[in-house]
Amino acid sequence: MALSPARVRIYEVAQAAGVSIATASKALNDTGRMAEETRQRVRQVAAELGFRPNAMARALLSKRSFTIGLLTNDTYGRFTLPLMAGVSEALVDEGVSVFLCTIEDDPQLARVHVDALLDKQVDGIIASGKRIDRRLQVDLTNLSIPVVYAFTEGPDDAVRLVSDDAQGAREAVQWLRGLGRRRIVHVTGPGSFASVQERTGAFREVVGPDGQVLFGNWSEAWGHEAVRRLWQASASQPDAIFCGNDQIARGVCDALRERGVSVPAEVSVVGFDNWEIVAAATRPPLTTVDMNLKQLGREAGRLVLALARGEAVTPGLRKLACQLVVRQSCGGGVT
Amino acid sequence: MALSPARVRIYEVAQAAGVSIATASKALNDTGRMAEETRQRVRQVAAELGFRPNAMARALLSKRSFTIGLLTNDTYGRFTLPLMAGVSEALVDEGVSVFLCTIEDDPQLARVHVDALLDKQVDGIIASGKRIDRRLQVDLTNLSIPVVYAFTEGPDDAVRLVSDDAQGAREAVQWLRGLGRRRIVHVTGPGSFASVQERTGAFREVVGPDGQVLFGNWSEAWGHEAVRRLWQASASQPDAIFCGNDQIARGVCDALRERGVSVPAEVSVVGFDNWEIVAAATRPPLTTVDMNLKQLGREAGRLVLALARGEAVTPGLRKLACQLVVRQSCGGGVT
DNA sequence: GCCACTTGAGAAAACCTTTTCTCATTTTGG
DNA sequence: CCAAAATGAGAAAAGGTTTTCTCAAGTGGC
Repeated sequence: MALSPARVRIYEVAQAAGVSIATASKALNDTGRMAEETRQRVRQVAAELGFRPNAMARALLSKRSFTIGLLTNDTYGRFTLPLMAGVSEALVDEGVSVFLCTIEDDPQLARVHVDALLDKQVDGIIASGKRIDRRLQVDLTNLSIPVVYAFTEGPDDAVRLVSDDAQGAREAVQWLRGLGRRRIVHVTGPGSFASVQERTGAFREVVGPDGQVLFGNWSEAWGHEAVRRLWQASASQPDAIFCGNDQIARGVCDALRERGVSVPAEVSVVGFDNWEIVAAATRPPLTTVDMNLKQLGREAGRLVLALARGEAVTPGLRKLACQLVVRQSCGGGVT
Repeated sequence: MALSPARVRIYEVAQAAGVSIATASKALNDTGRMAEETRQRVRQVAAELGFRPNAMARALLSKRSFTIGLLTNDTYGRFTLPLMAGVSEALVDEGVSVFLCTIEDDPQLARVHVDALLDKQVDGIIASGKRIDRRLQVDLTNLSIPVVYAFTEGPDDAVRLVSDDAQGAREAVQWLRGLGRRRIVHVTGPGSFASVQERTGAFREVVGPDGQVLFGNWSEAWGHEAVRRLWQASASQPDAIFCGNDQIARGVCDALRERGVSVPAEVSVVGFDNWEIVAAATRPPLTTVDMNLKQLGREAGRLVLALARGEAVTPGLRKLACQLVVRQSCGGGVT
């Protein structure tokens, strides 16, 4: 019903309820002392008038703006959006809104954005990115407001949140072994990525130290190429391929189909990321590891809020479990 | 260099510069009257002290928060993120930050978000979405702050921004004709989408009123299916396929390759959206129509800012041109 | 030498809310 | 019945900035 006229201030509420501003404020915030009847009456009146406290005035006084910043260099939003959804979900009930700042890899721009956030007195910052082992191109230490690093590298003594790549990889490979696959190959991205190392480590942990790993880049094309190499080699061909991401997995599936190799009958394929748009469109739809980014976001939101409130949070790295999403590229699964 | 200690207020700047608070404020905002020397001195001092005005105090007074809200129901961010990048780019220089609110299609949640934005005194709202002909599930009329609708439906008398689907489609089809293609078919999404109607209209405008159009859904699978139907029919096969989006186009390319039909030698394929992740990974990489969403975002940012400043903006629908991005799925192009 | 005008700068109000005192009244305990 | 404590509510300050007045000093014209 609220039309566009001037907002009602607490002054009007106080007047209408026949109390002072101070009493009105206390009634609405559930603080101070007063007769229960008074408190209810003020609330009643406030509700009728559609009173909404001015966030600026409140922030000015309380030093809390009910606002946080989410910083990311993930232009495409592949990782950031699910994260953001989680953050938002965790905070909306507390009345906290989120500034999203995409800073690409431009330190200048990053500075500008961070300064703008500080000017606006955000209660905290969540730093995020597209790569778990790289830092944002901006210094967030000594900021006077809490910072949580989610899905990006940060200082050792900071609160950091990442997905548990090793655990995810382990689940995937164990799933393949559970299906009876024994000649499992791992086709993944550049060895320079920490997540590649983690996943590779977990892979070898399950299949044995000389499990075959092919490093390349993150593209579908590399998936094709890897299959070409594997099937060209004289050695026995794999019966399962664990891929470093869904794009590689898609390339692998396409390449296998083109060779007349049946997925999943002859070869099982597992991806990583559960990027719906890729995983679901692959033929057959990919069984893949989901990093639970939304959950990660929720957690990051929760933590930054706790810090903003002054609660103690033990610093250090927190790893959140991944989850295998079973579709059809492995066989098995739902019967 | 700024450590975490208490922020420097304008009071300190005034003291250090040996002037009053009022003078300091005027010097920094380039208003009021004073000796040029004084103005410079104050600025110098402010810079040295690293003074940054408290945005809350400023907002409280000026009724402007240098903050806007971006509302979207595009969970995946396919359209919203490029838009957001543009908005942000247009506004960051003005010191304006953007609250991103993803509201799925839940009216309740939408209300909560909008209320939160209003509480925070955003200077304006940009409404966006994943579909140009659907409204967000929340009423944004009578808001007392300006609203710009970008890539979503809005009231007739509102400021609205969309991509020019017809023009984009025309460019694509004319490009195909320029390459000598004469048997062009249009494979697109559900006829219930306004953009489908627009693009179909433009297609027929160029190729003639009985140009063949196949309606389906937006998936790769539908691209496959469409090719099956086309090549199964006894009539002469097309020498070009204009697709309603990149996913369909990818399905089409894959299906053609599987049939041994060469793209682009025998058949040219054009997509729509320029969704890098799909368009670039297709074999061959897709020539496709880019909706210039970033540009659209820049424009939306510019407009909402102008409105917030109280400048007059003529309401109504603005269509922004699309642009054909030439890759390899048509032949022609860069030689 | 006087008046009108310009220039430079400061005092104080305003923005809206929260919070700390303070104070009057009522209740309790002895 | 009196002192002490508890209760209910308001006055006023605080938060950091912008803006509108106001005022004193300087300038120029006649």
